Amino acid sequence: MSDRDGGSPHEEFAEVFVDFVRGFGLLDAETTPCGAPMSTAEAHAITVLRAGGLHQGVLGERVGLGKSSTSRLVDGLEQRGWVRRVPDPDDGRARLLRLTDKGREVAGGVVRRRADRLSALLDNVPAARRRSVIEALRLLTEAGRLDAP
Amino acid sequence: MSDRDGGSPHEEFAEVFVDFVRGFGLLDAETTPCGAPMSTAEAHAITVLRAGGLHQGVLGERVGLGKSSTSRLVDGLEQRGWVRRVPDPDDGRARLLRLTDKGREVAGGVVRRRADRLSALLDNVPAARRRSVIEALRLLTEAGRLDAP
DNA sequence: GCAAAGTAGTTGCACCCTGGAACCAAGTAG
DNA sequence: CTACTTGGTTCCAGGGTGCAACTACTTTGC
Repeated sequence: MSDRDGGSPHEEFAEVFVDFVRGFGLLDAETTPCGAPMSTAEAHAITVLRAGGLHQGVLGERVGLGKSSTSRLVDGLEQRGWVRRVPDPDDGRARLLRLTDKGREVAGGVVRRRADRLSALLDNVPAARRRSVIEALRLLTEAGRLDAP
Repeated sequence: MSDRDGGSPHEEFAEVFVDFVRGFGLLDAETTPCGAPMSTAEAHAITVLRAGGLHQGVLGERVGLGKSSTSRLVDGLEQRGWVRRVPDPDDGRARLLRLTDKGREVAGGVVRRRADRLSALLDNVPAARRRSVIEALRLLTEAGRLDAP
């Protein structure tokens, strides 16, 4: 599965994919989380929390952290007044996480900045091609789901 | 530039883009650098070095590290026998970095694994759409270059 | 009921990676 | 020759992570 001939689409794809990821700075994404002073994990966390109250363990799973790291992550968010730990009425061990108003505002800012950046990116694609670019990304996302479900 | 109406292409693009990045695991890329035991920075470094001898500072720039971190990074690569620091004949201060045979082999493995994964991804895209997906990524890469050149 | 086993979360510890500052060696400008 | 710049290294501090041990609570089984 790994020896492919010269200009195969697969080789071309790998090349352009890597170019894209590097060019867009996805590898050093840590550098610009987006405006407010926070780590990528924190930014990821508050945007996940926008959806609604979650158990801490679930949040950790979504963000890709162990439970100790998640605990400390939430400590930080709580200290900044962005999130509250509410006791779960159904389970005395668990804590439900809820964004405060301020936290919701900060999370909104992160999402908005990201959308702005992506809008600017899309604006640089010729208008006639934009739908096809979106469709291609959708196909790729779908293809990724087939691979590791 | 940030208030867009309902189902605009920009909103759709942001959504599918984020889905793609998350789904493909680009954010937690640290987890699977690719086979051999190394950090993403190290993997990035040895693949960059495949091209040819570089000054340490240039490598750091490419990988996105400061000079102290780069120095330690190269220490590690050297200790594992993947790279040699050769004195630059034209500048007594500088060191040229050259991959050893073993290092070239390791770097090749990283590139090959990545290509394999991307091949698998592309294989999951309907054959008729593959060229258009590649073209779309090319357009996006180009669009990114226009933004931050 | 009640003890045993499992689960949610916290804390202590060690480790890795990073940047900034101080430093050394070598090139460059006057 | 002296001052300044530049490539790298080392020292130090800080952030982020996981693992293991621990607490508090819930669930299971007898």
